[in-house]
Amino acid sequence: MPPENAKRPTIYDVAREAGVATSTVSRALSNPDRVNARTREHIVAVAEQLGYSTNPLARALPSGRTQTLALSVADITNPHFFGIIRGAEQQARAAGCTLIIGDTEESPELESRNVERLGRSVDGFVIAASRMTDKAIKQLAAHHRLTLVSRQVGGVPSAIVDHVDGTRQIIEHLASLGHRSVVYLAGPRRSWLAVQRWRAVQPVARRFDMTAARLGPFPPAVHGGAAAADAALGSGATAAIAHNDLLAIGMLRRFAERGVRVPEDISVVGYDDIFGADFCSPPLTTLAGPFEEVGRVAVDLLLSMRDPVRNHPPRRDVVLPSHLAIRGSTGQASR
Amino acid sequence: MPPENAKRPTIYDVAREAGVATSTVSRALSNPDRVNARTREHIVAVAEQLGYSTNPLARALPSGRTQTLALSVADITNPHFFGIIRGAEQQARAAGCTLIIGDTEESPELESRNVERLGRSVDGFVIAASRMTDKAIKQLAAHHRLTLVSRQVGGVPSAIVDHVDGTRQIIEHLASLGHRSVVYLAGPRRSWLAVQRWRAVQPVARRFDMTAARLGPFPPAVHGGAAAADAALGSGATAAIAHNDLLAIGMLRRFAERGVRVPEDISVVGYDDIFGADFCSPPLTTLAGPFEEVGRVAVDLLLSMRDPVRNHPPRRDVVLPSHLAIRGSTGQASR
DNA sequence: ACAGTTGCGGCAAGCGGTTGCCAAAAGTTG
DNA sequence: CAACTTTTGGCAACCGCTTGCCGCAACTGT
Repeated sequence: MPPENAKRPTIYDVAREAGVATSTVSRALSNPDRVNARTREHIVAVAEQLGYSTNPLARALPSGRTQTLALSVADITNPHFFGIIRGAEQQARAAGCTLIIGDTEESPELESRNVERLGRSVDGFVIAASRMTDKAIKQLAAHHRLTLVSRQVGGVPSAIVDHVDGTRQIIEHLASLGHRSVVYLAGPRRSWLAVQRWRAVQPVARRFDMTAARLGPFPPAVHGGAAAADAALGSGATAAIAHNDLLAIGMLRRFAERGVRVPEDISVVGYDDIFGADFCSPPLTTLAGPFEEVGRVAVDLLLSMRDPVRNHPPRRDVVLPSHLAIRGSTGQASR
Repeated sequence: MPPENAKRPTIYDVAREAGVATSTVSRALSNPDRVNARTREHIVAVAEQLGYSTNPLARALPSGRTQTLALSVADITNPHFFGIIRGAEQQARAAGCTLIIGDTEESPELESRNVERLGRSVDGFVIAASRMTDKAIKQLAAHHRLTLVSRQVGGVPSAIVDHVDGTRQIIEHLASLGHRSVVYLAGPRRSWLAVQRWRAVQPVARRFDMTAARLGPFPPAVHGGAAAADAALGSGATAAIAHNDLLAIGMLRRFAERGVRVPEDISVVGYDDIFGADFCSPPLTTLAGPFEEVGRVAVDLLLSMRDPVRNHPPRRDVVLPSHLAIRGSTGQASR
């Protein structure tokens, strides 16, 4: 018989056995200061002896606290999210919470539907790389506890890696290698990062007297790299900045196929420093960031919304530093 | 105000508005055949108009069904599990369930504790690459709905990729390239797969008149590759079979560092065909399998335990075919 | 037309906790 | 030692939904 057989003891059993009221048991277990130390110890002992453990569902119903957090990512197959997931999982566990992970497959509809569906069963949401509009996010945030990863929307707490400064680092790096023309291979139209990055590229490029062009959007996955690579080549630029490492790696493969040498013929840079970026060939120069930390911070932010700490105003819009991991895919400008 | 403001309508509101009893509303929504079509439609209409949605917690408490499944993986940072996670997530969603993912960090204790903790809030568990002992698994399975991935334990439904046949494919491939000595770099002692694979290596190697040695265990991660590579080299074998791709990739890196040419000096094979295996250098020959499908099947098995379908005895111990992805890391035997 | 089914809706008792309110007990104070 | 404040434990009303059981009304068959 796979399913439960013996009825698990309830708070009633413990109360009876300990000779106290259920309310006292409840308090002894979840609000220790509310009950005399002696009584509490007795109750705890009885509970242990009976093998009692509180039923989270039953607890959640009247209290509203589920000790569960939800994390939704735009594409669970993108290794980039690994770090974020891991960090979030760690922090959630440290806070005694369970983490639910949802893949929203780049769809804003799935994203909001997911929130609606889970709204009543979790204490809050972390949405990573949301594809929703600012307006939709604000609206959701009005009804649910919500923090963002890799996205900033006025009023909603968020954790991101500094991609503006990161983009500066990329351009400076390319400039220092003599590049005068760069092309940005854009990610999904709905990606906030895609927009921000391109915005960051322009002024810095101008400052270094570089021409910058944008192409795309391309699917931010390895398979999007072929088209991106061809487009980059067609643009005549000597350096290509891909929306993310997946796309960059796809481009590297396409270049290899076409006999284009990297970095001799063209330099390639990505974002995220995902698993594999350091052992593809050539190893990819990419913007790295503390993504586990981002995941942790996002969960922290969420928890601090739930448990407003005394005179400890929650930080909002945390920006973590990024740094360029310089590898083999960038080199001196060609012509 | 981030948290909920307006009280969401309950089944009572709907009942009042529709002029029926709450029980009727409940049935209309979750047990449609039990109520007259006309009434049902009316109730559904009222519910919709009121913006009602059922509270999953409240539903779960009396019914015991949470519509939630848990998946625990031994190491969430191993890309191998991506496919499994994805497949499981898909299938769970298709069945209207939510998936909880837990990382058990290679620890059998964390694994069982996780099950205990979530036991009451979940309809069942999929445990991938369990590190628990057979006995512990059986015991857990006696009290919880449980299916296994990449592990077989008598009586517990499971989904695995055929690694025995896969191992045969690997050895045959190496034999056909003239290798006469092979070394197996073992994974964690508690890994069932590690044991099974080595068991599979021996007879096949013997059949091809090859010598086979086992070294290890090594941590099944990239960083474990250095020691594994050195050990493999020390063994004098011309071909190395790594416990998994992570280890294999780590080995490739170490070989590159030491100036050992792959496959000229030594051939390397991995298991899993993870993200990156095809673009490391040289691209890794590895045993590929339908891991998304494995995830889906594991969830299916779980669901069929929950909802015993009429005369449809649940399949148990599903074995999916594997195939060797032959790439650049294997070649003619050296000496 | 009458007894026997069947279909459909309602009643009410849970599911296993939490928590506001209250009273008894214990501790303080002058 | 009386009057007052603080602890501490109990009572009971929920939280929002499910479900076994009951009874009424509408069918069925003869």
